[in-house]
Amino acid sequence: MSKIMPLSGFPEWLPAQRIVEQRFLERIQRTFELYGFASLDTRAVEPLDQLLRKGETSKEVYVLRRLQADPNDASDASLGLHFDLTVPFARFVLENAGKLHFPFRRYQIQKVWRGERPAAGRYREFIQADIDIVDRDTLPAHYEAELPLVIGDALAGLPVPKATILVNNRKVLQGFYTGAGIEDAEAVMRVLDKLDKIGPAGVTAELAALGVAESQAKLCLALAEISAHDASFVDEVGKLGVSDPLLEEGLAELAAVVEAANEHSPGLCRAELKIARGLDYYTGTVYETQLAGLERYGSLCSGGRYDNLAESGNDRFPGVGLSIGVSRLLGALFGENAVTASRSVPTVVVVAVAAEEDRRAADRIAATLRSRGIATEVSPNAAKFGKQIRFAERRGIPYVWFPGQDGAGDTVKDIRSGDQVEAAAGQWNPPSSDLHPAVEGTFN
RNA sequence: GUGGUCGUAGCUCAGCUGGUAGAGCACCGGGUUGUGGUCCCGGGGGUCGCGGGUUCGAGUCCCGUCGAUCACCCCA
Repeated sequence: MSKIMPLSGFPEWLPAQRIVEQRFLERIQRTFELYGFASLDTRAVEPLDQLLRKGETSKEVYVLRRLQADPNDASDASLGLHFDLTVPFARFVLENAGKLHFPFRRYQIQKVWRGERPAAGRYREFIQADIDIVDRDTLPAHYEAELPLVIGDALAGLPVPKATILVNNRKVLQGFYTGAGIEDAEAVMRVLDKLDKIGPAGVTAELAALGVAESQAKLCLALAEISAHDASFVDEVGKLGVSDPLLEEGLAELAAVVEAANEHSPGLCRAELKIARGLDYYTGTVYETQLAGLERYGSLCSGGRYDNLAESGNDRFPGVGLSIGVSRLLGALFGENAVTASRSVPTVVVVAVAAEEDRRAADRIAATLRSRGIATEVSPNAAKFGKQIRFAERRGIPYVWFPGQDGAGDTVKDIRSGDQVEAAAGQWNPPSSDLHPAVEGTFN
């Protein structure tokens, strides 16, 4: 038996934090459903070859194996825990294509696992809240503009700082590099993505190390520095004098995303031509999200368009998805002390017990309150009333109910204000703001 | 996975060049025959992350390990 220790990368929250998490999940789910996304919950494991088939490096995947498995029997050595929700979804779509209606929009809020080295905001087990839209054969580009709006609404409904979704398009990058005569687009993207960290000089140096000519490096840097809240970036790219059909296509798609966002939520999206992030199955629009003041925790919501993830034989299901890193978001907020719950339990009322022989009467009062939707618990003991009040206070429970003695009526005390009024369990109602713990952001 | 920093009570930390653990807050009890948050008095709690080594003696030095954190890598 080893000592009880936290496990690196496997976060667990305290009761008050869990209340915040639950509230976030409810709100996010409600927003997703407002946009008509259907809920899906897929199994935790996928065949390893499914998980790895799009070039995901194997070291990130946790493998599932029976303890008693015969080392020579490889039958279930080929299962791995999913590292995101998009790959399992793609598999699900292929498996159930005949029973689904397309375009199909679904949300999925589940844990995922990655065998990476943990750090601030980076876990091995964490919750993602994912939305995706897939269609058969072709997927209209307008969905790439819609998804960030859903996420924008979801985040706006949470007590979090203002979100900015940074958008780029793989076609823009790929086309631009091709037009500029660059071979290894992948490597160049990775370098340019680090522009904020290592600066223009650092980027130039790293590009030179990759064997990119100085004139090409200049072009790449110029492209990466372009950033705009509207479609003006199209002209700016044009001034660089690189032409390529894929580039033009990407610019048009990106402009559409930014303009749609501007109409719905001005300032939500920003074209940022340096970002290249996301898993390597993205083929079009890519998204990354920053929350004001929480930039150091990395992207809190990412995604993109994938044309080739779900395909089998002649069937092809291009899709686009975005995923909120709920655990990372919570970890960042908790780390900054930027969000709190008003209490650590759902309880609204504690019914005081004057003496143990009065407990059954207290239980009846509690039952009446509960039947009316008011979360209630009965005091654990018949200690002095001061102690019972303190029991409630410690947990942030707002009300203590005092059963009337010797035929007198019951009273209920708001222990925050000290106000105590006569009340009947069959009629009393707390203000609706007290019915559930309040979750509030405390950032500026 | 590579490298750096850190790890003392529930929390924030002190502990000088090695000599047998401390403060504040929190918690518990009493003052208050029972309605809290102020005040006063008292109390419990640490194998100094864990394991090994050096030493007469280690929280303090060395190695390993686990955990936290930063940079790289990658990403939610």
